Amino acid sequence: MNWTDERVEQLKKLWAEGLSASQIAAQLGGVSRNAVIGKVHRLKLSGRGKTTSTQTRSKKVNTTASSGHRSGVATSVQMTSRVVTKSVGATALQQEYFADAVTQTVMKPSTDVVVPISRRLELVQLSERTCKWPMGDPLQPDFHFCGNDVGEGGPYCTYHSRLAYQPASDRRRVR
DNA sequence: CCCTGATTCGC
DNA sequence: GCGAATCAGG
Repeated sequence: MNWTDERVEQLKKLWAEGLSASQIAAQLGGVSRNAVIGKVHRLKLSGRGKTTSTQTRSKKVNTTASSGHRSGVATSVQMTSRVVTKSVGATALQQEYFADAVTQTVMKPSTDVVVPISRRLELVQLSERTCKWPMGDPLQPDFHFCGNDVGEGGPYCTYHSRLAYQPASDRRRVR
């Protein structure tokens, strides 16, 4: 695979949005993260503005869910995440993660659930240490995997190992 | 161990 | 120019 104008353009865009080299590589397909980094350097766009150090591990966020008035449904959820808190595009991404978390809470209302936020990994980014819980509908373009740390070496993280998978289409309106 | 970007250097 | 291997680091 070679660097067509199209691919270079997408590389620039994704890099500017703050995605990591491996994420970009997975999205472009056909290239390794090294290839991406190499290209980034050759294009001389390494300095990504103010790239806050990545790898924010276990960042806690307290949020009040505005939905789910019904009894039993937790209205306050503490979420744990390894999600990166970078500059620009990251804010929007975090909101997406939150949306996922809320959906999960609704589908399985229980008190004081610690909801892991999706790292939105592509299939090729999964390893033995990443949660393989599918997020979204497999038929949709934004389908991805949880990607958080797996608990006791299982295929899913501690949260998802307690759930049974259902396609997103069946998950909707549990209320 | 997981991951990150940076650099080198043979191709 | 390309990218695998390697390095340094969180």
